[in-house]
Amino acid sequence: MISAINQEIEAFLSSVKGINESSNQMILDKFSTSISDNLENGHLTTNVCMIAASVLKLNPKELAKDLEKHLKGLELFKDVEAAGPGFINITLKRKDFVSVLLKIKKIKEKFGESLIGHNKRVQIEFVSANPTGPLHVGHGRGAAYGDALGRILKATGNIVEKEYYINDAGRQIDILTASVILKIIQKDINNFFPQNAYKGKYIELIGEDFLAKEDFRYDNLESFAKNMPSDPEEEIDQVIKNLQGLDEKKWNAVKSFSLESIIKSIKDDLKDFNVNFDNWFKESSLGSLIESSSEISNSINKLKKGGMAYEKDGAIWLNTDSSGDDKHRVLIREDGRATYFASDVAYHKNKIDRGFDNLINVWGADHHGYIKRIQASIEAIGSNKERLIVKLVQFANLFKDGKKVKMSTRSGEFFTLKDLIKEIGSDAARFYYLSKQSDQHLDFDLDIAKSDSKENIFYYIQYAHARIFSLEQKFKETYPELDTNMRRIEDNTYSKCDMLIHEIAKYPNIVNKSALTLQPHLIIFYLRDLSQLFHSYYNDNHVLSESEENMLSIIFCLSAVRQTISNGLEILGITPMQKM
RNA sequence: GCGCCUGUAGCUCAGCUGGAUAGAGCAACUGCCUUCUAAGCAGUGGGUCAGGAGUUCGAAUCUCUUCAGGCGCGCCA
Repeated sequence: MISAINQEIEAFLSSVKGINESSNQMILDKFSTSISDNLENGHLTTNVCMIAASVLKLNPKELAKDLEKHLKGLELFKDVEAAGPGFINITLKRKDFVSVLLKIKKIKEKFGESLIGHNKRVQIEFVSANPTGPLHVGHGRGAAYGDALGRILKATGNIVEKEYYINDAGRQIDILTASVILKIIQKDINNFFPQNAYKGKYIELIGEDFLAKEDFRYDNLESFAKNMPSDPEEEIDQVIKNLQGLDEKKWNAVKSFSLESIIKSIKDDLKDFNVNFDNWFKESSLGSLIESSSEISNSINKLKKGGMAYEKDGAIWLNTDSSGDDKHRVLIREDGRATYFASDVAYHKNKIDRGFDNLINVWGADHHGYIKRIQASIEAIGSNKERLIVKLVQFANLFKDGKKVKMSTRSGEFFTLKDLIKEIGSDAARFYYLSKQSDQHLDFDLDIAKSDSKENIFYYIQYAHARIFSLEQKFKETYPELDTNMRRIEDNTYSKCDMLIHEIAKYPNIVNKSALTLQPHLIIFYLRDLSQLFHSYYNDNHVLSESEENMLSIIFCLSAVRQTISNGLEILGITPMQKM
């Protein structure tokens, strides 16, 4: 319907005097015809006259009068009215207005889906937490956001691949390995434990699991902790070196065991959180600098060949000018080891080579200084930095009993994602993570998430869904022989549901907007508004005591409302409740 | 110092590719359960959209600036 109206508007515009091709195009690009906010403004609204007036320096109200006349003459609509500062409000014929109900009845869970993505291949990389410990609540936000984004983009016609990048190479993993070993041998070394080692309880548990599997013993540990450097960084490096020297085979065994154990726990946590990845990409698969044909060597060679990487002060640097980064960045250190950045450059080259149209990286907000150098690396390997979209997810503060929950990674004591799921459930957790724009700080209040008041929007929406579901069940039990229909709504002898119909018609636009702006929270606020309209209706109308004909139509409409709420929750990865 | 995010009702937040009277919930106060789920509904009060300037027919929305808060600025990852 909207596209038909826009065609008429286009025809109208060409008849406006003083218009030329460029101004015409400018207007067409900027105006919109949409479902009106409010039924008082008709079913559909367009702002084209105000846009045209500003481009053409005309009076918007007069233009609106002309367009009103034009549209009225078509007899396509029940009513057309110029209103306010120059809006055109259109009231549809009854049949057109209620047609959304038929559509939902027909396509069910596909209502809201679209093709605006044009089959673009989009890769979303998210979470990608270092496998050195359990996921905490900060990771949870990235997980909920990335996964919801994936679902939304998929529903809007993109081909989506979700990926987790596992940083399984480098120093962090060595520290992890050392931490586990030190816990295993703690009795023999007088409980020596460096400040910078990982401290959580999970470290001990991994050690115990390893011992259950195979024997572990070193000889001559008496002097192990003697003469350690006082600098914490140097100390942990020394510990790693010593342990590797004691028995390299054992070191490697503990290393791979610890890694696998943590990766498994991360996968389990994410699975419990209803987050699924299509691909788990290991940093180690990029190879090392020693192998001349590894991906990491190849990408650095390519950069050198292109003149974007160069040697200075004994290190290899990347020229990052193309993205306006503050300074050039080191790829290979003076001592010959690759930086984390070098791996990341190779990883992004790998992604580009896989042929995605767009890459979306979901990163913690603390990584924002990193964006420009990665963009520069993408340009440097000969691609276009616009292909990479980085979405920063700001921190989430957790509040419990009215107080902020302290997060301390250092001590190993933090609120994990697992704890959160245990506390409020996966669905509620996802919901609250998504309830605010991702690039803004989130105060996550556990007390509200568990409360049974209207303040708890999660249950408010679920309650609407459950109430309709229960109504449908009661109706089926009481009148098993009857089929619902929309006769009374279509002939306008029952119009109390109109607000609901008008609201659900907005849903596909909400999903599209959410996909275009990468903002899942729009769907949450929409669902709240829809639920509010439903609860209000439900309170004023006792459905099952209506006349049979009315009831058939009401249930028909409410089923569409339930379907819409269900679709909105599902697209966010949340399971709708059938009873509460 | 530089960069990014933020500042809207007492509190938590929507609204931001400029558009109709700035919206919800909580908190405060009033009502509504012998009927389909009261985890609900209806109502009242509450605003210098941080301050200032600019662009515009029109600014919470765009630009500049001041103030306030958060985060980041390694040959760490």
